[in-house]
Amino acid sequence: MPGLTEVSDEDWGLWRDFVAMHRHLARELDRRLQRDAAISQADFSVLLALSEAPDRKLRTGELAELLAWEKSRVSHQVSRMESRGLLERTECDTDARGTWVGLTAEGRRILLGSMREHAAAIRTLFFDNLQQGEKAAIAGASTRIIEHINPVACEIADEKGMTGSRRLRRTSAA
Amino acid sequence: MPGLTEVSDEDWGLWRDFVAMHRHLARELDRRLQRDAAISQADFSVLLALSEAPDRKLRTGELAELLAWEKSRVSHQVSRMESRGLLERTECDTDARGTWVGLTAEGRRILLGSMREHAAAIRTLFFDNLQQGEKAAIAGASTRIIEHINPVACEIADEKGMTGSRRLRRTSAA
DNA sequence: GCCAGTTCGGTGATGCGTCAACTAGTCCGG
DNA sequence: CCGGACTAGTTGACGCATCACCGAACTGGC
Repeated sequence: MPGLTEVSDEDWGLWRDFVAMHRHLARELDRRLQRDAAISQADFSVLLALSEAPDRKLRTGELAELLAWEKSRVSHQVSRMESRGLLERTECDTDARGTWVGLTAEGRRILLGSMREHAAAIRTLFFDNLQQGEKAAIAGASTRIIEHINPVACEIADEKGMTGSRRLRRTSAA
Repeated sequence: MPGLTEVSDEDWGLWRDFVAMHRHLARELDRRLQRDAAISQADFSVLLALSEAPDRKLRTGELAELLAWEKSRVSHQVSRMESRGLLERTECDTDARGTWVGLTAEGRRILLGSMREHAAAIRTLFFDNLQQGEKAAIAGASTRIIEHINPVACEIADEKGMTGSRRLRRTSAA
């Protein structure tokens, strides 16, 4: 529990800029994805996760773990995407409670059609604006902050029986 | 329009970590604010902006400009907060189209009661996890990205007649 | 004065994200 | 086999955020 000191004025400015930066970035990415492929970032990440899965399908829970989303959010998201014909749910033989979520042909098509442009957008809007040291700095700060928050979040969540804490995936060469 | 090269795998990892970091951070801050003061970050930033205003009140448009929000979002947000008694709308004498948004006593009370804890939370969750160079790196990246996106966003917005481009507020010693 | 065009702000619909509560299936001890 | 504890996933309600659109009020040229 470090310093009791207040947050300085420059720090407030940094905080505001950081928040605004993320929002502008997310908004612009969403707009482009919407314009080019009529999907949202959330849609995209679901499609991508599924396309990388062993048999192009995942259990709801695996999807939640992979994306670090809550199961409820996954469920809502999958419902919306299913109704638009991007995904399909199939029941699970080995566990009757379970559900498989898989890509439809349309879902694959949309993903393939949007991947290049979306990657280019992330590069243009984000990576191309980072100078040498900044990539490493953001990487370090991100993992450190996530690692710090996760246990905290889990303490709170524990009161409700959420035991999961495997949130961070491989950070390769950290 | 720099490089056509693809985004590397480590870069994808960084992007995912960055997005996850922001989400964890925002969620945890929201949870604490909700627990301690029963308000959201959006509520907080409106209260703060108003408390810093000349007469503790702002026109809807000024509020939108200050927060870099869309006017519609401000309108919805103010409506919700008004119905909870945190804000009040008053009509504008000099322009009958206009509306002043001001703090109620309750709104001031809530803001004062939450400010210290919220600042402490931002410090604990964000600033305390930043190492020496990282603050400067994030500051630089943030302003650069915002400056890059804003003109882009405006090109698109221009098709709809949105002419505004004054989004960046004072970045003091930039 | 009058009318076209603009600006101010708000509304309704829709998608996103969380929480609390629920259903149905599984597991395990007796 | 029964019954309680746990787990997988869903649902409903609600707040957040954007978009498309609207109506009222201001403005400037005529």
